[in-house]
Amino acid sequence: MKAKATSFDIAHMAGVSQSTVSRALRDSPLVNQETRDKIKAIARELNYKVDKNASNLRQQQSRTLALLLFEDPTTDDSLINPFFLSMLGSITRASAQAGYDLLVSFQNFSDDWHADYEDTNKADGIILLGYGDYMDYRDKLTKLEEQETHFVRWGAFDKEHPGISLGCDNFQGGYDVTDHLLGLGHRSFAFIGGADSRAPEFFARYKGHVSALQNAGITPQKDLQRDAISTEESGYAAVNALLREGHRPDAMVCASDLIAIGAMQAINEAGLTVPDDIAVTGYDDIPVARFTHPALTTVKQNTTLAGEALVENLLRLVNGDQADAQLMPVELVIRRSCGAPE
Amino acid sequence: MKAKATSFDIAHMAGVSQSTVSRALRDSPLVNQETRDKIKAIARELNYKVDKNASNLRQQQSRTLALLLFEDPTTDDSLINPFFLSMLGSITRASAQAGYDLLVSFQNFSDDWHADYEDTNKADGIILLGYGDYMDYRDKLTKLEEQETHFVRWGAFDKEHPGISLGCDNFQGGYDVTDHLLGLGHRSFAFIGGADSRAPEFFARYKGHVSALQNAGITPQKDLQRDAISTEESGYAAVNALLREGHRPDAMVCASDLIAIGAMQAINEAGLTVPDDIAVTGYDDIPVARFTHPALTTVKQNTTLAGEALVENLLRLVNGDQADAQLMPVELVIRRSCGAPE
DNA sequence: CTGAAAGCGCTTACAG
DNA sequence: CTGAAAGCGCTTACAG
Repeated sequence: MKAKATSFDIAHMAGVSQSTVSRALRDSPLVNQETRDKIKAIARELNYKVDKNASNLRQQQSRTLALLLFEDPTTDDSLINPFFLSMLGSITRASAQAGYDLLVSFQNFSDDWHADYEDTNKADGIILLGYGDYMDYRDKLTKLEEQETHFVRWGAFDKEHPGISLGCDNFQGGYDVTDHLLGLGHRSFAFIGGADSRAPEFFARYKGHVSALQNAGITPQKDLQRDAISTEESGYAAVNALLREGHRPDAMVCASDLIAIGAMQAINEAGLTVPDDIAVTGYDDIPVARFTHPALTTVKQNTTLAGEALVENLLRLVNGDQADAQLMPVELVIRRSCGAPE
Repeated sequence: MKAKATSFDIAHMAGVSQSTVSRALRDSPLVNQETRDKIKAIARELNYKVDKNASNLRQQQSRTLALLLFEDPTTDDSLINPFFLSMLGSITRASAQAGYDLLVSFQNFSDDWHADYEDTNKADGIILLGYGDYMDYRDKLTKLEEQETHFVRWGAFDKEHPGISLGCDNFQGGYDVTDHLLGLGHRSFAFIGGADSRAPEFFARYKGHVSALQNAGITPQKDLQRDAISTEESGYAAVNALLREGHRPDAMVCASDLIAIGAMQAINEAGLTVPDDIAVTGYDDIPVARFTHPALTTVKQNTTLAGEALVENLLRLVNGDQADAQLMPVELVIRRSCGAPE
């Protein structure tokens, strides 16, 4: 097992100083073209790579971002919301394009997440992601802010929240999907998903939903709003209970696609048909939404743009610039579960 | 913006040397209990955290693992297979429990992945994951091996492959699910999924499938095997073509759940019913498999155990110990899409 | 354009 | 049990 080459080895072989090697490898214009080429050739041959620990230590930065996913704890770690996994994909890509590595962690696996990344110089900044219980981690956000950690979070757009939030326009999404259902003639509605400040995103969707109903002169039925976290199980349980109590709304607006998938199963098991007996809509447009039966009408959040915006704003913070909360547009995706004609 | 505290600051405040601070913080038994407590209290108060770059540089290790996901490139980065995302979850957890951080990257975003992690001391070892085209990266594996990089890969169990592979018993899974369908009376079969060495896992499942048929005295119909990569789209397209050609097998064994979901949609659109007209089975048991309509019969790969095994074996390699390829058991999960009685 | 030297913040062998 | 010192492998101000 040969020892790893260092910049001194290269310097020795090239007959120059180690400083020159370092400069050449970083494409410093100070180095003679010829010298630079020679050094690079030797580096390639030796399979030399700059030691990141040394380089980062010297430069006092890590060129790494940390992504922390906090989700409602579930029994099974496989139940990570596909929406956030899409985000993970786009964030990974956006970081890579900016020349940053991405460290990933799940909140439920590490209680000390709020202090562990930037303070140890493992990451230059932190991205927070999740549909978790907002109240549970509000204190931690405040602490992050006190410590002057660089972070951005995906979530509800709200000036009161600590730190900088990026998110889609949840109110508008809830409004649009409800408005569409109204246009199809539906008149009585259930809303499946937590509608309080513990889940600010769901709450905003709910408010949009209610607003659309009121604009149409319909009074929201409070007993048809049922809490659910973003899992199939939770949606299934909530709708199952609703149906067993004898409720038969025309349509169910679900706060996420996973909830909607669980809802459709409960409706099917009750011997009812989607959308003929009850229309169902979701939220997020996860990949499987196109392939449910019937295909799910939903509100698309553009994860590619979202990931880019998160990384871009975080890097702005890291570089000492100003970053602002940002509200991104949503897009209604009409498929069959809402009862729209083919 | 206060400068970050260093071990010298702590030493100064505690009235001891910096060496002693370092020892105390690492719980060295050499340090007096009282001194240690005092130092730790000060560290907590200053919100001091050991600088990882410095510590790693000195110790010549990173306490970080890298996870590389290589997937068949798709137009949309949201289409990461949920199965691998479950793996990501369990690998993250297993690394955290072992005291390692996890760096995540997607192959399609970085062509140089094969050399970039361990050589730069950013990671002590690498985990490779994906249903990608095996031939595409075989050379890279060989290169990794030459460079004496520590790595393990999830995939087909095969002595010929470079490096150490961990994987589930794909042959047995293909066998079991086919055997189950035979027991339900199905006699003519399609197999949807690549059946050649570019996709060794799918190929092994196919071989198990064929073996079960032969044991039952049934000759596999080669024209009913259709290639597909692990996406809903690909499964949909393959089955669509099959049905348009007029084929009506009793059952379709799909090489992954995503393929099966696409297959069921194609079957539905052709005016046929699952499982009455055509039974369908998947592979992986992704979370949504329980919530398709009908619920999907599939072969479960235990991602929790898999993630733990990957991390455990990789760390063994990192520590200079022996690690062995490993074949893990699978479990048949019977739901409704196979036509089993309730 | 190039080199000698300092220093990033730790860990640990060495000496006491 | 504690301290002074070397050194991990780089980057970069300084001098030429």
